[in-house]
Amino acid sequence: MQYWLFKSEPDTWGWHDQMARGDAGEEWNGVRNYQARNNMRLMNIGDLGFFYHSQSERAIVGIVQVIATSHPDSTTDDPRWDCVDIKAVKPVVTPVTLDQVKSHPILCDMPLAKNPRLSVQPVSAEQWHIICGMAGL
DNA sequence: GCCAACGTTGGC
DNA sequence: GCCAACGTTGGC
Repeated sequence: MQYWLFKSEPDTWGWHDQMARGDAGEEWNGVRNYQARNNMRLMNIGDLGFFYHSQSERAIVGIVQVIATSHPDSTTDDPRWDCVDIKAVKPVVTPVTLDQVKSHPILCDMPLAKNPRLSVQPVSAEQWHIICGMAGL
């Protein structure tokens, strides 16, 4: 079991869009960055991830689960780009903000704080449990 | 809305 | 293979 973080612009594809797909889930497509793609290639079915809203919100707002491993991205013919499918599991009780992550002694080492442009990131088990606690889960 | 940081692209 | 130019992203 590994943990991840998926970053999205809420105006383009937000948590509410993700939840609306239900258990059918949705492709996490459109990623055009090798590091993010490589992270997706490492995912297994059942892995859990945080759903993060960038831009004006800057907070972790939900939990998602990987339901299909890496496969070609249907939004491009370019064979370089793969993606996984994810489904919404549940929303957080209390969003965990970027400010909280940055000011926390352990969470401040997350890529989210250091490299906010990486759209798919790994999360350690320790970080996962800390954030779940802060999120009221 | 601006600006800095970063990643990708393309020319050499 | 290197490096400059460019486009995109995201925080503020």
